[in-house]
Amino acid sequence: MFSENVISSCEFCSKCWGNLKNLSADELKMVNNNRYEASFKPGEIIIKQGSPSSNAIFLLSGLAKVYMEGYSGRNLILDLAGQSTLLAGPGVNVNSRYCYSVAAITQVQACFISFEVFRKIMTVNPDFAFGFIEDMSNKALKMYFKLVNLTQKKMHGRLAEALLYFSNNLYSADSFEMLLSRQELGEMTNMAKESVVRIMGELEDEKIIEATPRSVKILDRNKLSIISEKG
Amino acid sequence: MFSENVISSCEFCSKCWGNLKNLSADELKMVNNNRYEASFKPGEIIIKQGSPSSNAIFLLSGLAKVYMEGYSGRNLILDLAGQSTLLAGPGVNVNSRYCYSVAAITQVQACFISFEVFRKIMTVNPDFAFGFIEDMSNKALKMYFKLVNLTQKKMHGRLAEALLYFSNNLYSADSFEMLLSRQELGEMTNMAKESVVRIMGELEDEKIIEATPRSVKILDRNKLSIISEKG
DNA sequence: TAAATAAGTTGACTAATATCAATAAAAAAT
DNA sequence: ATTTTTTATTGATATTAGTCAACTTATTTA
Repeated sequence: MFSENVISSCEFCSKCWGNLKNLSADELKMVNNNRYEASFKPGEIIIKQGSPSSNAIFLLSGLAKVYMEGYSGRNLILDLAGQSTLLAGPGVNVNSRYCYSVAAITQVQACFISFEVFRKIMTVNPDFAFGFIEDMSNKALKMYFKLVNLTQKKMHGRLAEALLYFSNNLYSADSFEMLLSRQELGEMTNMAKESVVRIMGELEDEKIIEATPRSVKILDRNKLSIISEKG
Repeated sequence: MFSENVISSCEFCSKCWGNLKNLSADELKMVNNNRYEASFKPGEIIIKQGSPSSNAIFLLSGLAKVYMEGYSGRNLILDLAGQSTLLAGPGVNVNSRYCYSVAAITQVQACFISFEVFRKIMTVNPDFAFGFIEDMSNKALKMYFKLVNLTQKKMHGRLAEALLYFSNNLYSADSFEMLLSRQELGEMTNMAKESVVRIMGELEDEKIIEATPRSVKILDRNKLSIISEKG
């Protein structure tokens, strides 16, 4: 069943992408004419790795996981995306294939905008182009550091880092709902789900966190940071 | 001591960056007026991670390693760069800091071009801007796959992949000079130097390669590919 | 609500990989 | 050519992390 659009026009929407502030009224209208919305239930795939990438996708509400499908069915969660995040990946400018998958974690309302439209606007609007370059650069930078983190830190450090990421970047709170399963937490930190369980238990024993399968409370942020940094 | 410029003018130089083909004569002249050359001996640092990034750097000759300095002095070699590779990293568009280091492996002649000039040209020359976006995208894509490779493959797979990378991408030959030490080969594949030695030995025992510390010959490319893919 | 399914937990075991120490070989410096 | 320094190699051992199996607890479905 088709759902109503949640957003009536890009003109009044603040959920999409900061870079749209660089567009003229006409350009914004053009974007608005080339977009459509869709909603996704938890677990549903929004972007499938390897499929043709003709759209830029933004979440208007909800949370999704960005992940790569690796070897023998093993996934690597790269990021959790909410509002204001451009989802498309470098593939759009190389081989027109999405290089990662995106799946809804909560109920998601998403906006699809033809990437061709963005590309057209970039040729005449350098500020918009730079906004895109900056966006790409930020993501690339995060990838560089992720690479070092995942290859050089040990499990405790990686898990501590993930918990701090939730607390600092996603919820801005010491207590938060844990929307990822232990399996997914493992896919995010490159470890087996059993190892996640064990180390969560250790962190609880040491009174650094309080955790249930669906919630986390950080008790000793300081110690957690030290674990995260020492790897 | 200052060295003579090896290249008299960008106009006739094919060693720098494919994307310069999108520049007008005037733009190329501007680039030429804002560049300088320097030469480096093996081991010398060309770019230092964390330092201010005001230049795009290209190698006119020689080979360099691009690497991140991680935790407790441990490095991760991201790439080997020769001619025609833009060296600057995503930092130039985010925080004006290089996010990786680059060091000469062989004798290197390098050309430094103010990134500000590139940025200026991008505002008026969309083809050049797209060339840059494409370059960034290609590199980002490689990083995505590197992330999966390094996290999901086991040592044999990672080392086999590195050897194939040398053979296919760097030398286009079955036999080649190994310019990296065992230590560096480990930094490239995220393993201890001792493990590199051991697995090289195994690959020799199985008649898949022939190796000395300074040379490699691939005997059974097929088997090596299988090892590389099965991880 | 009961049954079925999925997710979380635990312990025992195995595999992968790093570390350390000793030595050998190669390369660089004198 | 000899010494010094760096790099490579090897074996023994320790650490880290994954796998498997059993079981418990949630969650979903009928």
